[in-house]
This record gives sequence, structure tokens and C-alpha cells, in this order.
Amino acid sequence: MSEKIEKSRDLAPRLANRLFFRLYQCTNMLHKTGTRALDDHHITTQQWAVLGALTRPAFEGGVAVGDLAAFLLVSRQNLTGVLTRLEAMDYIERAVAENDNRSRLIRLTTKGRSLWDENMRPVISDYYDAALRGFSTEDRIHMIHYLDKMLRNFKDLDPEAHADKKAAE
Amino acid sequence: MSEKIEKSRDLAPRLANRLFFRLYQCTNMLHKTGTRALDDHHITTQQWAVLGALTRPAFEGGVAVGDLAAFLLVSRQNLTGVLTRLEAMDYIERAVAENDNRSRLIRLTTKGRSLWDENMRPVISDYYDAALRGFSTEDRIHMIHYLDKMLRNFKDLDPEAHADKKAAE
DNA sequence: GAACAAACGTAAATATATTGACATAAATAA
DNA sequence: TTATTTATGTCAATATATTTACGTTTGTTC
Repeated sequence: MSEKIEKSRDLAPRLANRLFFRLYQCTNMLHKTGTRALDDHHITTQQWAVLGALTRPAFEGGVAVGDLAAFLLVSRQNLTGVLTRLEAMDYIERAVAENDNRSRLIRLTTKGRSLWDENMRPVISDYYDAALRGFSTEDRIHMIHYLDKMLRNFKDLDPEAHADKKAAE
Repeated sequence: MSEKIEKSRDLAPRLANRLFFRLYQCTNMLHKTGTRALDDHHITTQQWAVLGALTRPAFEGGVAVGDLAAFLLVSRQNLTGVLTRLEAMDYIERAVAENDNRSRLIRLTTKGRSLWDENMRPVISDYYDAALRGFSTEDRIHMIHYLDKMLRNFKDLDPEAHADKKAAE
């Protein structure tokens, strides 16, 4: 009995280590294979994330830079770089917000919308199918649940993230 | 009945999208909060991953650059950069392998070992506790299982990764 | 109206990320 | 012995990442 307790106490750090290492590896592969999947369209995974976010109905009228950074959980400066390159490719545009002259609303252009709907969507769909092969619907839901929970914990660790608790999907 | 089937078909892409977006966000936060957790020691998350890997018993005698890159699933060139900075801080050393003069074995220095054992370990432990708050042992095991499975899928997607299927933990 | 705060662009410094490519030395295969 | 392959360092180009900081404009509070 006390051996069992001792064993399970010894197990937890190893599991945590293993879990985060796997997460690290998975992410490395996500970026590698994801970017490659969209090579034909010269879109990186971060650009993919931005474009995907902009397709959301809630962002159809445009989203402020700061809000988008908070949603994606990246720094504003880095996002600015990504946005600038997407703008250069005519996939997004920046517009002055009507109710606040300081604010810039980021939104998809027609070209960007077309890229997403006609070029990226099918590739992404195939990619997801391959990456989630063998995952049942229940598996997916469970994994989302775990990632959700972890994300909440990360946000609790980060003082700046508290103001953005509303950034739920 | 056909409505139910239709509904579950409609659900899968949304779940996949949601899952990968969560993964993306989690990773962004992992790097952000993880690096900050080790600010006192000026260690980034990637350096953490390298140092952690080098503490493995199997790598005690040193590990070749290419093997380490394959283990961590990062590019050789990027790893070289990380290693060079760790070497500059005297946390690792490179040694010519005995049985192959072309090969460089990467291993922890005494200083690196001490950094890991005495400085990083406690911080990491606390960090993991916080990041995995509310996760039971079973949750952790399931999460690892899912990540394992996904990693396998990613590797299947990547022609170069096939040679490294042995890189299991 | 003055003081303060916020939104964004920008700059700087540092670290990570990839791919493609090349050169050199060493190991392996023919 | 020669031809081929391999391990690593290096180069180049591009893209992402963070933090700290500053400046300008605009909005909000007192």
C-alpha cells in the first residue's frame, strides 16, 4: 500500500515531463508539416492561424491588432510582422476603426477570402484528417478539453493574460 | 437518424480546427510562461528542452548532433545555434566521438548538470504543477497517449522522420 | 483644459525556426 | 583503390518569437 503511494508520487513528475516533451515535439512537427502542407501557397502556420482567425464570423467586420494578438496569444510586435507580410501579399487589409482613430481593424481581403475558401480549406481538411487519423470524435473532444484546461492554467500563470479571459472560442 | 449523421459529419472539421487552434495557443503560452519561469537563469524553453534531453541516462556519454536534432524534432541548423549558445554559457561541451571522427558528441558539463539539478529542477517542478493543476494521473496518461498518437501521425506525414521512428521516449 | 491611459507603429536586441546549399573530412561500399 | 555516403560546420534567405522601450495620436478621466 505505501509502496503504491510512493510509486504514484514518483510517477507524476515523470509524466509531466513526458507530457510537455511530447507537446514540444508535436508542436515542432505541427509547424514543420503544416507549413509544408501549404507550400504551394507560400503560407506558414502562423499566417494560417491569422487567416483562420480572420474568417471567424465575429471578426468579419475586422479586428483590432491588440485583440487579435490577445486571441492568438502572440506578442503584438510579432503579429505586426506577420500582418505586414500578409498585407504585402494582399490577403489582409488594415482599416482605421470608425469609433477610434487610433485603432486599426484587420480583415481579410477578397483575395484572402478566396485563398482561404478555395485554396487553403481543402488542404487543411486533408491535413487535419491525416494528423488526427485514428482519433474518434470522443478522443478529439477529450483532447480539446485537456488543452482547454491547460490553456487556462497557463493564463493563470501569466499576469497579462487575465484581461483576455474572454478570448474563448 | 440521417440528421444525426449529418450533424456528426459537420462537427468533425470544427473539432479538428478547434483542437489545433488550442494546441497552437497552448504552445504559444508554453514558450511564453516557460521562458519566463526560468528568467532567473536566462534559459529559454528550447535550451530547456536540450538540457533536459542531455540529462537522460541514455545520453550521459554524449549524443551526436544529428541524433539530438532527430530526438527533439528540430532542424540541425537551428539546434546548432542553440547548442552554440549553451556552449558559450559553459552548460554543454562538444567532444569528438571515439568511433567516428566526424561526429561530435554533445554532453552536459558539470556546470550544466548543476544548473539542471539545483537550479532548474525545482523551478520546472513548480511550473509543471501549476500548468497541470487539476490534471489527475489518468488525465496525464490520456493526454500523453493523444500526443503520442498525434506525433506518430505527424511523423507519418514527414518523409524524413521515418528513419527516426526509434526516437521514442 | 490638463493629466493620464490606450492603440499602434517602430526600433533594438536576442533567440528561435525553416529550407536549400556548400565544403571538408571521414566512413562505407563497391 | 575509387566512388559514394555520411556528419558536421557554415552560409544565405526568410519567417517567427520574445522583451523593453519610445513616439505620436487619440480617447478618457478628473
